[in-house]
Amino acid sequence: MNFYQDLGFLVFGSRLKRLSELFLSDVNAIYKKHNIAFDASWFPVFYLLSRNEQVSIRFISNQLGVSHSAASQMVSSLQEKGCIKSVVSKTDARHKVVTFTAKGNKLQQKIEPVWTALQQAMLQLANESPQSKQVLEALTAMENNLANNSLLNRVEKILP
Amino acid sequence: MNFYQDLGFLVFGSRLKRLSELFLSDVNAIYKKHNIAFDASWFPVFYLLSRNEQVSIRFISNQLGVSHSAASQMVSSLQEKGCIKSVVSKTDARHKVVTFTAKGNKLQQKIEPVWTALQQAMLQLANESPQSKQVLEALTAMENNLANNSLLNRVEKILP
DNA sequence: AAAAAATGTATAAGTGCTTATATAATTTCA
DNA sequence: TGAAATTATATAAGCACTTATACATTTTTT
Repeated sequence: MNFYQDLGFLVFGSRLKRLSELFLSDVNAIYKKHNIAFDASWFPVFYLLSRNEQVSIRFISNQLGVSHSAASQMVSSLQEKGCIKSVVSKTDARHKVVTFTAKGNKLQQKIEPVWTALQQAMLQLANESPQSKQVLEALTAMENNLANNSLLNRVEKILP
Repeated sequence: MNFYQDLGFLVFGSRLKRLSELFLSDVNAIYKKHNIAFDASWFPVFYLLSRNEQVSIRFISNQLGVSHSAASQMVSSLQEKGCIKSVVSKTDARHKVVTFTAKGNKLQQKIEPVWTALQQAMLQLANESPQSKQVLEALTAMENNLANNSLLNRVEKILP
């Protein structure tokens, strides 16, 4: 008996979480195998800095939809590792201007091809069986349906 | 710009995690609204005990696919709350026999209809748009494809 | 029957997020 | 212009996991 497969939608959340953790650990294994000192959790900040010369902590938290605290902690940790540097903005001292260090920039360039390969591998994975081809669309639809009408709301209408 | 929707498969893992957290918090909101002192994280143990008179910690960890430590901590926490009790097995002193207390049993009966409603609401949610109808099947397919050939393996074949 | 291996459990330390709280800088507006 | 509100940040404490370690009990092996 497989607890998660048998219980269907009752454990949908847990199942998503488990799958996400599997992906995360696989991605980390890839970095390790290629001797790249990089962690999957650094991706969002690295990606943002690869597309924007400089970012603020607030910008990070807004873009990623995480708390300011989480963004702050990400930056602290990446700074300790020497990948990024941050200085107080000259025009607004509340802001911190976060940029890559030389080390961070180099690491980013080293990682870019892995991202490309990862993208391809994911596409291959999804296209491998007809049921999974539309997985991204299915997820988006779930997200949107949920945004339109929360689970809480739906249950309220069903429950006596 | 939506970081997660735009980046597609590159942030698939994070997206799954976020969705799972959304479900979890919605489910907890439901319990709260109905004044039921229950937390979504208790579900697995409660479910197992609703279908089995008694369980061991090892059984829990096996069924749920979590570490023994996690199962042990779940039991400790539920025991502190007075929902379950555990005694050392008479036939094998290594085992702990975990059962509902009267309080736990009562709580379980109170929750059962919420589970049914939740199941219905999820079905409704999934059936609301054609893209999400097969979301469970898509997820299962992803899980299986991944089990057959890990992401690590796939990336290795792509990367130079 | 004793030694070695396997099994079941508890707990400490670590991770990465959260919320709550505190502090500093800026903007608004009476 | 000065007080109040807003914005940006840092940090403490909490949560639910994980891995690593330790210990007790049972089973297997010789």
